[in-house]
Amino acid sequence: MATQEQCAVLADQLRVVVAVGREIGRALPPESPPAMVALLSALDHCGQVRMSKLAERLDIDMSVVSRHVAYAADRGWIDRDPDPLDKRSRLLRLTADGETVLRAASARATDVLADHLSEWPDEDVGQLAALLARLRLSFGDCRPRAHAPRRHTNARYEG
Amino acid sequence: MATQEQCAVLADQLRVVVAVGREIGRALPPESPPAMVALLSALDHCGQVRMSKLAERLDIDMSVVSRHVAYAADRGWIDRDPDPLDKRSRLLRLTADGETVLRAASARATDVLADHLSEWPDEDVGQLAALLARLRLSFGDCRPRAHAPRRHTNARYEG
DNA sequence: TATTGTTATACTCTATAACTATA
DNA sequence: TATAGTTATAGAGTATAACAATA
Repeated sequence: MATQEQCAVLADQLRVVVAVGREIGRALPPESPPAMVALLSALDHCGQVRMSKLAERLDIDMSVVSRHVAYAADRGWIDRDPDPLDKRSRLLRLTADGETVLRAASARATDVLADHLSEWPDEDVGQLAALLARLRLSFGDCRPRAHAPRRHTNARYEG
Repeated sequence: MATQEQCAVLADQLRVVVAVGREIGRALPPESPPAMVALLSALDHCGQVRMSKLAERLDIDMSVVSRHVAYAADRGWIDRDPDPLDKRSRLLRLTADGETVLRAASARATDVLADHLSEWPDEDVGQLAALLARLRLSFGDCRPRAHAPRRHTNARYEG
């Protein structure tokens, strides 16, 4: 079992790695920023899903996903077919155009990563990917979360 | 050397792991949101630094760091002593109060992580932390970046 | 009544540009 | 002339709350 100390170190590393994510994000095409790529990628993995499922998978509030999906649908990257079993819901699916956009963005991200990881041995890259996948599963397992009462944040970085 | 395919998979995993970061961020105290904790943590590691160095380490524009630093300094979490060698600059340092705030926030983050990683063997947690540290180094090596001409993004998720 | 999804609004975080002061 | 830092403004991303339509 992981010690408290180890978890503290890991938390620290995770904080620092967001910078890597930002760096990769800067290389993405303007039309498909990080959040959009995450959306399309999730859809690519899911096949056909409803909003609520997608929001759960992305760990983002459905209201946010709703807006992003609308943006993508407007551009023909996502199809929204009516759900025959529930008229409130629509089934989302990545279109061919959406796949093209996703692939282009993924290529950019991959390039940045490959650029910086040129010295890494194969097995280390594979191991990191595997561990991250497991990390994600460890967090995904407990979802859907009990939707605990959310706090109101109030930090304002202003003069 | 890492293959293109491996990098693509890793890029995918990194995208997904930001959700874990968000989840951890939600557990932080309102007074010290994720960006603030990252700032204090960086300062804790650096000792005494100037703004430009801190911004470089966080991989965030100095204008942003400036505002966050002002927020923290207003609350007594950071000292800003004049740099005797350069009157334009000030040397930043975490105060005792800042350390307290950082520790409280870190404890929350650690708890969330420990909660989800209870089943993980020691060595895997350590290995993940080590690989993330190395990933960060692989990206940090190339900084300070040549400050390439930044594009203007233009995606607007609006109706 | 409860749930799915949308919209309005506000807050966090980041970047660009214009500026001040010093080097 | 160049660099360190600040401030003003705007753009991305997310959350809360109020709402519509359906279950």
